[in-house]
Amino acid sequence: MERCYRLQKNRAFQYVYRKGHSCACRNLVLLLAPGREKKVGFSVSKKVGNAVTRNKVKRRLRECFRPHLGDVKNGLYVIVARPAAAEATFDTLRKDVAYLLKKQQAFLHEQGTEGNRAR
RNA sequence: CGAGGUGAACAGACGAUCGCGUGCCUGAUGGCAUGAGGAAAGUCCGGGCACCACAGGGCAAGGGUGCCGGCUAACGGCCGGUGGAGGCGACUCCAAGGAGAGUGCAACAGAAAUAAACCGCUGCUUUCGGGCAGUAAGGAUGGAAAGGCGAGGUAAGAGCUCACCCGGGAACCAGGUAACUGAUUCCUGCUGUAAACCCCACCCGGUGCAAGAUGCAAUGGAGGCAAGACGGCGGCCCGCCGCGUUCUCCGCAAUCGCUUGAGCCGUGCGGUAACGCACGGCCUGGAUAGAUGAUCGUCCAGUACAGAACCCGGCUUAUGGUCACGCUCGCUCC
RNA sequence: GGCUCCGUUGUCUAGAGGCCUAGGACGCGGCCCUCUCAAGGCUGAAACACGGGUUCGAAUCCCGUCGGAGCUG
Repeated sequence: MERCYRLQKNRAFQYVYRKGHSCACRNLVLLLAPGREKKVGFSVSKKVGNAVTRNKVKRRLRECFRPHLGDVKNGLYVIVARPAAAEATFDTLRKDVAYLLKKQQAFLHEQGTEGNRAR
């Protein structure tokens, strides 16, 4: 995922936490705030595990979100990993991300199935 | 075969597809190269580097280290020895100066804790209850009770005397660079604790890359100070300097710092070793919400602990299986 | 990333080498009182973060782990 799609500043994260609308499942929390640009941030706290585990969860989440990057509408997305995400497999996380995005009605077209889109 | 001891290297490999950071090339799509660790960790030490302070000096405080020699940029690290402790052994561990400079403390128990008379023993005396004197051989306590044992000696005893043993100190001799070891003579019998204060020897300015530098915007805002005050000086003193063109504090983002370094590999030489020297070769992360993931295939089918954030040298802690030993002990067989 | 500090019953704490078999308050359990509850009285359980070392003796002193706070852009 390229740099221009990433949510970077701490102030931007605070904005999403304050203004954003959230929904959650067992492993993840997704916050969405309206914005002109399309940016995604990932937040993995120390409760999830040590540095290796946190990095691994973050990379998997980034890989899970990547196929949906062209499908979703503009806005500021923040995905928070809950402690159970450390134990989850990649397949589980991918399904969770798709479920949460659908729940937030973030998709431009009503397709919801991953993998049949071009970048 | 079992139980140990010491040491060493490795940290899954290769090949596809998509994706990420950096560098180079390209007009561009893109292409090529490269991309976490032995502990990157804890932040326990030592440095480099940067800024601040510093004419210079003295005193004091605080902190650290502590057998000897060597290595190192330096170290509280490493190597080799000495001494002590543990183990049948291979071997391992040790903050290991000074208690004869001084002060403090040693609860409880015990008569008594650095100083001695509770019981006992002996002598004298007695109003027969005891009192006085001598005595550390015996008694129970305690971590520790005034060296141990034997003989002489005595009223009873006692290093009071003697022989042997144990410990300490001094002198001298031999070996060793030294710590120290061994021998002789003389003196002596002194509790422990310095990870209690302390003494001795040596070392230490402070802050830390969020250090700091550059450029852009702004040329700002707030406050102190008209004096024997304020600042440098963040402990004190001497001394020196500055002082109205003065002093202190306060902004956002970017770039640099940012990776070639006490570097790594190989060979040879010196040294018991740590290590050093010479020659040849190599370039090997630099992110800034923070780069290594996903799906497969093959192979010992099984990957533990774990993620750089300025950089090095150590220590400590976490952890997987493997190998070597002309290392040890035990059992069995030939 | 850097720096500083702290770990004692369920909670807040006292302690500063031996008085500690660790004290106090709130809380908890049991009994008494009451028609019942509260209050009150009696009583009980419950802790030195962990591992080594110094010392005759460690919650205390030293070292190392683990955990938790705070400051700093």
